[in-house]
Amino acid sequence: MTTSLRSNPTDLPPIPSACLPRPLDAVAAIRDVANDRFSMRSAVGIRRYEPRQMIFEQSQPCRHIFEIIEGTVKLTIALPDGRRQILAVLGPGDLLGLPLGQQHNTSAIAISDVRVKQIARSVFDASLLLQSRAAAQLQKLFLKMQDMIVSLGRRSATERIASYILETAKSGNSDAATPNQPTWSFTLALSQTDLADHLGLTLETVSRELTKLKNHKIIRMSGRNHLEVLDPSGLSEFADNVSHPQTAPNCGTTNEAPEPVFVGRRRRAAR
Amino acid sequence: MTTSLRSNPTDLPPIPSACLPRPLDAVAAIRDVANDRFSMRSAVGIRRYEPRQMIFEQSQPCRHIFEIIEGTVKLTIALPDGRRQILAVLGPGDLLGLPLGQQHNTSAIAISDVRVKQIARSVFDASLLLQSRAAAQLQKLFLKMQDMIVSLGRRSATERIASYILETAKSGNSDAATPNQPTWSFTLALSQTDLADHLGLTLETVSRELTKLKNHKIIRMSGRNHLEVLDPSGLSEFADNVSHPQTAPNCGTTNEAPEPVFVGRRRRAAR
DNA sequence: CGCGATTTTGACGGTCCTCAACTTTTGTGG
DNA sequence: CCACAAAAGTTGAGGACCGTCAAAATCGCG
Repeated sequence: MTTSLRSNPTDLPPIPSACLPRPLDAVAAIRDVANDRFSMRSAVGIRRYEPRQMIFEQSQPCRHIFEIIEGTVKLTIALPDGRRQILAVLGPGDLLGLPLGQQHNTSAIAISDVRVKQIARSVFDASLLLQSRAAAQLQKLFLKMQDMIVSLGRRSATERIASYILETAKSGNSDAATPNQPTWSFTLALSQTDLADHLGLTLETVSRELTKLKNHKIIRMSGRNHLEVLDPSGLSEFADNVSHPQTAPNCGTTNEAPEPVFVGRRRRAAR
Repeated sequence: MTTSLRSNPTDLPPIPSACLPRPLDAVAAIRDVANDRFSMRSAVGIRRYEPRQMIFEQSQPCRHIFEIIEGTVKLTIALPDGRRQILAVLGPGDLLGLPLGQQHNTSAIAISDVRVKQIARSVFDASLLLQSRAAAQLQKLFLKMQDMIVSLGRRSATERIASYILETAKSGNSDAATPNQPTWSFTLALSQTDLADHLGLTLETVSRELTKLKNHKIIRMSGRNHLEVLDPSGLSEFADNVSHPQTAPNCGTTNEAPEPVFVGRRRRAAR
């Protein structure tokens, strides 16, 4: 969903640098833009993390911002009793630890070997360029989280698994999707345990759902987490009704609805 | 859903909108700031909606931005088969219809009688002031959506209902929380049906959970949707482990974790 | 090869959904 | 103001889905 992958994050729609609750000072902003290249070189360091290492932790003050250079990172929130939810999975180019409040509102944990650029908060605060990228990232995540809410709130385990695979396959992580052989092949970033924490399921359910897809000859798995989609159309049947904004039916055919329109009652879900 | 007929779409000044992402232009921005007050007066109109009326619809092009002056609006996403999810409930001062993509990614529907200020997209795009407010709103929603994801993914029906009531009561909507009489009293913005769509439940489950709380003398309800919290501490026991960032335990006690720290395994949820 | 981490599989049960009928509240028109 | 209809909420019975517990199997890595 929201598949339009823009290579350059800065060309996303306007929501501007005012990503931070700070007084708007356009003149200072211009100066900062000029300094950006310099500042970014000065107060920046590279850090490495191994799988399972924590980059920052929920409710710590956020003193640094990170840019992922290489590897994959998960953002998680943990409830006191140990239940966990993975909010997002980020990769190269993504920014980590955006200062939305005083403290980090999630933990960030390395999934693979990770290299990040560590940027001091002060540098970030002074850089319009970085803040613009942060705003873009925020938007991207925002849209993903919207879809996630719908999934978690309204879709079955089967649908969640299937559409996760579908999206992962489509989002360019797939190795080779040759036109005449429509089988995607890629490596899952998440273990099944993490997948469960991402999709709001248990690891047992994830395993069973994957097995089901294997038995239906929809997917094939080899190695630890290599996955091959044998039957994309079958897969989207399991994923069922994903509403892609771009693919949505009546794009731009109707008006802004200046006229008040009554909305029908909710039909009940039919699983 | 998309069936609604519109009588006369003529009374609305159709504003050709530059719906395209623009590069950040600080100089133009300064000029725009100067013009803000003027522009906001020129291309702005007031609109009214009754309960259940749609303000804009999922996958329509977003040509206007709205500011709620009075009333309550829900943002919803509907799956093709009729399942619905309410993503957010907005009130006075909130902005509606932020252009995150080319099209609206949710529908906006009036819950109560609503008055909104309608702002042309072109005006919005030219106004740094508005965009700054939009960014702030985006952040607020972002944090709420994070909590929502955790709730939907990892918490039981009881917990969701209880913490919804708790948060609504705390968030100032409560009429009178006198210090010596710690009973909150307020009016639910959402019907039970909407509550279900917000919390990822069915209306029957919502009803049963509320009844349960009534039987436990935790809450009392009168009228259609007037709610009184009789036993706040009992309520938070049902809500269980809500981790409020502000109330979180180790605030700033630990470091940014430049030192790699291994994360323990997930403990299984204990309901 | 052996050990820990991860996944698989089975049995069982609880939570919550489904279906359905009924009750209460709200709104409308005579 | 009452009657009636529509909307909203309540309650019960039953069962599906998915979580829980437990144990075996497999993978990966030294």
